[in-house]
Amino acid sequence: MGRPPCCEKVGVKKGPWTPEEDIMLVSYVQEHGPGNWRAVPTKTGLRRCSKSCRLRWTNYLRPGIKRGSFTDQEEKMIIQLQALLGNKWAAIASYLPERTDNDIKNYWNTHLKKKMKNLEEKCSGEDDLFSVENGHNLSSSNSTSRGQWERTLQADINMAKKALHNALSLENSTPYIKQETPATVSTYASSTENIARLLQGWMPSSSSTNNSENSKTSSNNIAATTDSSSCDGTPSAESKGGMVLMEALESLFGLESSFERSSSDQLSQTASPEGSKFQVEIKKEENTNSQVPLSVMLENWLLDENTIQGKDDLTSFSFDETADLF
DNA sequence: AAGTCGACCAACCGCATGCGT
DNA sequence: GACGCATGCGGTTGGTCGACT
Repeated sequence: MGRPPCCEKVGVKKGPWTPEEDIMLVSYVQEHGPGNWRAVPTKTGLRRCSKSCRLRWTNYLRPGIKRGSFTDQEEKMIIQLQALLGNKWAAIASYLPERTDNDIKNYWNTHLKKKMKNLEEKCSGEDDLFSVENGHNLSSSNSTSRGQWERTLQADINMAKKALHNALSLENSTPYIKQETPATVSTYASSTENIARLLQGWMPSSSSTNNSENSKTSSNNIAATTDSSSCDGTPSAESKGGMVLMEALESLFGLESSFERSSSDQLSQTASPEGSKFQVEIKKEENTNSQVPLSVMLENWLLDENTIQGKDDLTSFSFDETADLF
């Protein structure tokens, strides 16, 4: 049957946003909170598609967005996370709360993809563990022979371990969030920064004024007030990140489908304070599955190795610490 | 100075997903 | 379960700008 377009094609403005439009959008969000984007064009008088409004907010206007060039740490994190998660830009962005998925995607496509390709060419012939060109290679395990499959799986596990370890320990050891990069912003970008700056400090009040349909996002706003990072009204980055990480791990260990998810309690404990649907599902399954699953063992194994290598405890870092970031 | 080219990035588009009825 | 609507996500496009000839 086909879905109707998200907005009327006629009379909808396209192209770059003007400062006036930004102000209209910002003042609306300031008053009503992010969400209910469908209503935004009519309520603000903006001749923009609701999608466009949401995108403009999440990618540009929301407070806590860092602009300018990526730091080495950020770059490394993106590379590692991309290797681990594939082109899940939103998930990757959840580990870099000051960057938008669009930013990361653009950065990957314009800088890192090339870089990795060069690296891959250099390393070609050795092994294909880091063939990240087309996303994670966790799906590479459809080899024909069992021995080959096992070797591939082992390689995947090693790569994932390495990527996970690097990504997390890197984040742990470098307070990237504090780092300031020389902002290379245009004059208009500066003006939008100013707009964003105007928003600093309004979230506490606005989050409490969110209507019930925005409850999902308002909880994030409340969490976000503990830090300047994510106030975007998108699902909790942390919980999403945790979920995605678990999905990645589960895809790695997907062979034990009967055990999957039940291992996630460790990670989900530190998910969004509101408790995600994910957590609920886990708890549900916990009640029906009391055995110690293989994935728990594997997870512990992953975590142990991080500890052994002289890094801080993964659990205490990666999610507890990020809880402060969001 | 003018034209060309490539890099960069904001924004768009279509599909996927979640949620309420 | 089917349906419709709202939102999220990833791929892609197109405009802008600087470097180069």
